[in-house]
Amino acid sequence: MTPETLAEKVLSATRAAFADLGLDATALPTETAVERPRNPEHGDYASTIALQVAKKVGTNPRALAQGIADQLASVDGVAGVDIAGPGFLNITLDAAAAGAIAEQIVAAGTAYGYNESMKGAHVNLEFVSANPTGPVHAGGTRWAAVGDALARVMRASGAKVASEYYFNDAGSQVDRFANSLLARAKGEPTPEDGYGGGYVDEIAAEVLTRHPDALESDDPQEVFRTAGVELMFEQIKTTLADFGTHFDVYFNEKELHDKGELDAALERLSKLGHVFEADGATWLRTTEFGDDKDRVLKKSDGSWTYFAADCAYYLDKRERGFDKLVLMLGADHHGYVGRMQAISRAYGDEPGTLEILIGQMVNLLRDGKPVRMSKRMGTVVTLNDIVEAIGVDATRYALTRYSADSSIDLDIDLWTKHGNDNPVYYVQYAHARISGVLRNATELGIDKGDTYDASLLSHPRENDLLKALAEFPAVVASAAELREPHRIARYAEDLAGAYHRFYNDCRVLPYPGEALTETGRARLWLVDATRVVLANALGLLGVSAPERM
RNA sequence: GCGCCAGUAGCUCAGCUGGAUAGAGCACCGGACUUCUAAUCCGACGGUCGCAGGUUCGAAUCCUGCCUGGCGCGCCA
Repeated sequence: MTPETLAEKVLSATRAAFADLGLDATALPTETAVERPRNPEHGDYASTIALQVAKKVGTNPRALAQGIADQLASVDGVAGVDIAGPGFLNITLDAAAAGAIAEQIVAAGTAYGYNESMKGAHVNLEFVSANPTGPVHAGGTRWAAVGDALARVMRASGAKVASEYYFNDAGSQVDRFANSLLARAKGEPTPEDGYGGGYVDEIAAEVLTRHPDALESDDPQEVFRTAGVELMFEQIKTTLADFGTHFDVYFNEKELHDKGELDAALERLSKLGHVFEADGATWLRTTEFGDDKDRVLKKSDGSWTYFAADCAYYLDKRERGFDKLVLMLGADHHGYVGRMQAISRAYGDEPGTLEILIGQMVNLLRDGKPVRMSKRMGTVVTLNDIVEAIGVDATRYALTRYSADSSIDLDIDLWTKHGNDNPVYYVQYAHARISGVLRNATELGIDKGDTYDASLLSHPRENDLLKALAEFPAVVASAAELREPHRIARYAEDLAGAYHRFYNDCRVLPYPGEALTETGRARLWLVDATRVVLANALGLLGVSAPERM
């Protein structure tokens, strides 16, 4: 029996108890959940429903709990129900009901964990979106890992998701980048407001390779701008692809300008009455929608602001049919939230249409000291640097196992030197151990058969493992709904721990000279189910599930 | 000054949509390899959940104020 099924049984038992006691059934929630108690004395699952609703109907929680327990006791698969404390319901499943989940998981395979908590949502998820003026840096690396994991988690929850990367290729930063390239190509020092770092020299050299006469052309700056940005695009895309982060759409800001979408956006906002002229500039009255100051769309010199492009881009996304726009930004951009939300409201969208997720910064430490980073000096730590130091799996895992609300201190030396301390190995090792068992089983000619006696999975370690496995779909659903993919990593560690403990206490394969027992066969199902879930969980994080380590 | 995030074991962090005795990894100490991978497991140690109030059967979790740290408050992008 799955926790979801049990929760439904609890709810219907509560409904029945209400009827028996003559209570007002409208006080009941439409759904409930059961918890997995830490203390084994509290049963396999616990419900607090009696505590939650007793007050509403003015009845004694313990008495209500008793009524629910009486109903639950007769449910098939429930071995016992205890009432504890102020009215907790502690439910114990019989081993057969608990053990049946292994078969369901194996049957579902890669689909296990899929749920429909976001069914029907059409989501545009934008993340990374760094300027094409340099390689993806440490912060961008975090979003590349977290955003990609979130996209996978939402898809696993039934949402239709397009992951998107926005290239700001139309702004003055790109001009500075072009100036820097040109200067370096001529052998001149980097301009005062330019970009430094070895990659600038490399790009400049590559531009010259592709366009040998670039410096002699009519407009060298333009040649370097176009070719340089193009090369930077390629490099960023390759880097992200190698990192396992896929984007469905790479969107160029330039496209908005070329198609006249900024004018269209301005016109639309004007018609809606949210635009005004002041000091020679054109403004959007964002303060009407909660922003702390109004924002300029078109400067007094007639040029567009970056914000105007944001408006056009927002509208573009909406017109592409997305009903939910999720935008991941670094904490250094959280000041944008107010104006971005104002755009959404100015166009008349409901609150919640645009959802902005703010992720805190990644600090890099070397020898326990912060690495000073400067874009101008070119001392930025890039995605490639981190991957080179600790590998793709460790990087993705290290960046996705923490809440995005927390800043990360990533100690390069620690992750390099003490690789074994990395929790990703703990999880991957569990998967490798399982693969080993299954490999050995094959070599021994052992087949787990078409079915097994689930009641034989009665060891406490087996019980714990089964409960952990059963939790996965709910974890995926909550990770999607809360936009918190780190829950998947934490769950994977929890599951890996349950497996390691099981493995330690429960022999699966027969010892030499002995035959496979029925218990061993049931355990093979359990092991295979664990393999499926670990692989699925790691898959949601974009981390590999190795068969050998 | 205003806003966002954080403050939980020596360290790094989970837990926060109110639930039972607050958890994990690392570090340190002591155990378990003739046995499916010891990259594992078991035990011990370790806490005024930043501080002070409030809400209630119950608060790390919700509310208010304060303290500390990070980030941000352009007709820059």
